[in-house]
Amino acid sequence: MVTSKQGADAARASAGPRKGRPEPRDREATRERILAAVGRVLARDGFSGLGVNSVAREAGVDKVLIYRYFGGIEGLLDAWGEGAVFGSAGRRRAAADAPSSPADRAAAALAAYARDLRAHPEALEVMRWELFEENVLTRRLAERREAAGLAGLRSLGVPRARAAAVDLPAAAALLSAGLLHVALRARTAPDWLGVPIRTEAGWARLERAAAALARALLEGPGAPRRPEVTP
Amino acid sequence: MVTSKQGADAARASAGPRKGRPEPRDREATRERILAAVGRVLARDGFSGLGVNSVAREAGVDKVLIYRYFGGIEGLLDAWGEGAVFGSAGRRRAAADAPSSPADRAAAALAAYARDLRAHPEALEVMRWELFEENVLTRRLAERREAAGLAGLRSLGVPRARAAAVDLPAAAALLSAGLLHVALRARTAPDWLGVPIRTEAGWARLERAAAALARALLEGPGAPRRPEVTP
DNA sequence: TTGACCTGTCACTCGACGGTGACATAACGT
DNA sequence: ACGTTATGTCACCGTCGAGTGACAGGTCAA
Repeated sequence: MVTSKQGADAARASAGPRKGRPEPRDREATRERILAAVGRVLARDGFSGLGVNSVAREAGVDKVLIYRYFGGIEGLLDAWGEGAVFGSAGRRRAAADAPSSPADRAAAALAAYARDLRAHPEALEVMRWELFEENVLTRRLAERREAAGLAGLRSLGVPRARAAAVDLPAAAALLSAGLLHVALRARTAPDWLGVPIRTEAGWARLERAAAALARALLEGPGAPRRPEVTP
Repeated sequence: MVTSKQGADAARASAGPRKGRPEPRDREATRERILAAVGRVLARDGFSGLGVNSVAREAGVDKVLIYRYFGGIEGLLDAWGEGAVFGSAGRRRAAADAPSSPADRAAAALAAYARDLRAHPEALEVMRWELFEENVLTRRLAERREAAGLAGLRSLGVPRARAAAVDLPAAAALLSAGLLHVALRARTAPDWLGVPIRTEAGWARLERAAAALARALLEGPGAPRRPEVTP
C-alpha cells in the first residue's frame, strides 16, 4: 500500500460510526438497509438525487454491495418496486365500493386518491420520475397504476350508455391527472391558479372541486336521477 | 505547447465546419445563435440535457462565450425567457372572449389550452422543469402563467354567485393541471387511464371531456338553463 | 502605425458520478 | 484446525459537466 491520500471514495458513509464495531455480517440485513435507503433518498432528494453513490452513502454501506446484491441501480429499483409502494389501492377500492350512487363513489374515489397522493411522498416521487424518464421502476409502477385505475373506473358502476356518452375514461383521466399534477407541483410552488396547494384548506377545495366536477358530469342533464340501488 | 493529446474540450462544436472560414466576428449574431440553441436543446433533450456544454455545442460556439455574454446558465435562461415563449395567450383570450355563454367560453378556452400545450414543446419542457426545480426561468414563466390563467378565468364572465358556489378557481386548476399533466406524460407514455395521449383522436377525446366537465359544472343544477344562442 | 480592446479558441482544473479489481476478514462446512 | 466462500473495504479508472486563465487574431481610434 502506498499510504496514499486516504481519499476513500465519494460513496463512503458520511454518517454513523462504522469503524467501531464491524457490524455483524448479514447479507439480508444489509440488503434491507439498502432498500430502505432508496425510499429515504427518493423522498428527500427526489429521483434526480438517486444513484449508486447516494444510496450507498445513505445506507452506510459500500456501493459495491449494490452491484453485488442487485446488479446495479436497475436491479435495485426493480427490487424496491417489489415492495408495496402504493399500498392504499385497497382504500380507494373500498371507497368506490361503498353503497351509494356512481357519482358518489366517483367523488369518494377522487378524494381518496388525492389523500393517497399526499400521504406517499416516495410514490409521488416515482410518478414525477415517470414524467421524464422510463426505467424498470417507472414502467412497472405505471402499469400497476393503469390497471388499478381502470379497475376502479369499472367498479364505479356507471351505466354503460352513460359512460359512453360522457367518455368516462377521458374525464377520469383528466381529473386524476389534475390531482396528481397539483400534488407534484406542490413541491416547487405554493399555488396553482391562485389555489394554495400546500395547505389542508387548499386541498379540501381541490377535493371538493374534483367531486363536484365528477358529480356534475355523472348527474348532469340526461342522468338517471332516480335514487339508485347499486350492487 | 506540449502538443498534448489534442483532447480539446467537451464543449467543442461537433457539427458544422468551423475551421474553414473564421466566421465573421459579430457579438450580436453569436448571442442570437446561443439563444436559439437553448430552445432547440430544450425541445430535443428536455431540461435535463440543458447545460453550458450542450448549449455551446449546439450553437457551435465556445462555452466561455456563454459566461461572457450571459454570465452563465442563469443569465442565459433569463435572457431566453425574455423572448415570447408562450405566445398564444392571445388565442386563448380570444376564445374566452367569443360571444357565448360562460360555459361555452370555458370549454373553448380549455380546448385552446390543450392545443397550445401540444404546439409548444419548449414551453412544455419548461413546465416539466417547473415540476422539479426552481430557477430564474421557471419562476418567471410560472408567474406569467398564473397571471394569464387568472385573467382568463375572470374573462369567462361566470356570475359571481355561481363562481363562488362551485369554487371556480379550484375546478379550473384541476382541469388545466389535468390537461398539462397528460401533455407532459405523453413524452414518456402512450396512454393515460387507457386513453391514447399521443394521437389526435385521443386528444380530441380529452378536449371534449374537459369541455363536458366544464359545461356540466357551469350549467349544472341551478344554472341558468335558458336556451343559449351558440355559434 | 501602433496600441488598446474585443471576439473567439484552447487547455486546463475540480468535483461528482458509475463502475471495477484487489484485498482483508468473518463465517462455515469438513 | 483448515481451507473455502461470502461479506465488506478500499483504491482506483474513465467520463462528464461547470468553470477559468491564457492566448491568438481581428478591429478601431488616436
